[in-house]
Amino acid sequence: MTDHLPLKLEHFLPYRLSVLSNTISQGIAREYHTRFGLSITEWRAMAVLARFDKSKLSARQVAERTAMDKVAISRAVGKLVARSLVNRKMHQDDRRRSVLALTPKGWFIHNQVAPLARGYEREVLKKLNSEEQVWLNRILDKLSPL
Amino acid sequence: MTDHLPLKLEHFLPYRLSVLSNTISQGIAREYHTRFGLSITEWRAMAVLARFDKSKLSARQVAERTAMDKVAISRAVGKLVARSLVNRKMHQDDRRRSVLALTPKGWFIHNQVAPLARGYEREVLKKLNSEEQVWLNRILDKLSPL
DNA sequence: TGGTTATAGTTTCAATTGCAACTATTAGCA
DNA sequence: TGCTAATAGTTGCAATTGAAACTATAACCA
Repeated sequence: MTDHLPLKLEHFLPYRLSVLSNTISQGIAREYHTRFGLSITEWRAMAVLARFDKSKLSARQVAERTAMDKVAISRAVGKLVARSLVNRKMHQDDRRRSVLALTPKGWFIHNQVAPLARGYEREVLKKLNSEEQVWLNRILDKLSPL
Repeated sequence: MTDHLPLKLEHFLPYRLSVLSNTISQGIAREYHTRFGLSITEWRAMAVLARFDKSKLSARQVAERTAMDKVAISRAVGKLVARSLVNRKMHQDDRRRSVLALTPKGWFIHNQVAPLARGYEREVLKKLNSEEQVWLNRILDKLSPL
């Protein structure tokens, strides 16, 4: 076994993914943080509330859809409610659940951040030709259910 | 422009990369954290010191090689020194610089963590056939200099 | 030289996060 | 029913992180 030999971090998949992912996420996040005062968690919560607007999601559902834990979502939603970007009601049939939705003010901000995020994604994908983009999606599909 | 339409997070590249990368990194990190009490930063510093053993790196060089900031490295190295996993001397010609190297005890732990990390990477790559693995590397090469 | 600027690394303090404990409510079932 | 277990969400506290300020040393240059 030569398994104990030093790793070459720059060829080590988990490290490369981590650096790439952080670079991209922080690049977008810095922009919407300075312009709109949103954290990553807050923006993700807004994004799923926008997408599933009709379904009136609960905090737990937001947590599932954003792959974040419920404490993070609780705090993020708390701030969004305090800023009147999200409206929180109690579920009629299950008084434990919350019923969340973007306010008009929340939609207004969402509609500015969404293109910004899309634009950044486009910038990244520009570095790949269309064949590579297809492979990347296929690879992410295969790796994602880890 | 329809750019303001809600994002589908599950198809949004930065989000997918972030979830995948966190899943992988935390999977490995939990293992070496419970077994050896190392944080991700600490392990990365050790990995770099192992790889460039001969060069006697400074903290700044470790920071560059691990893509972490100098404050994080300063703290990580501080803990590693406290645990006698890393030896820290002052550079002879430039007394600002530190000269870092793994101790035998540090090597002993490194030699256990390295195979663990490699094994985890193998597990991940097992989900891809060799053609996909080649494409993944090519894609990461093209995206990495962001 | 000497005076300014730059660099290496640490420290400080506030903000963020992560985990466990907690409250309130509902579900399951004998 | 009434008791126990499960679920939704919040809170508290300790640990981690991030940004700026700070110390010490070296480099630059008039």
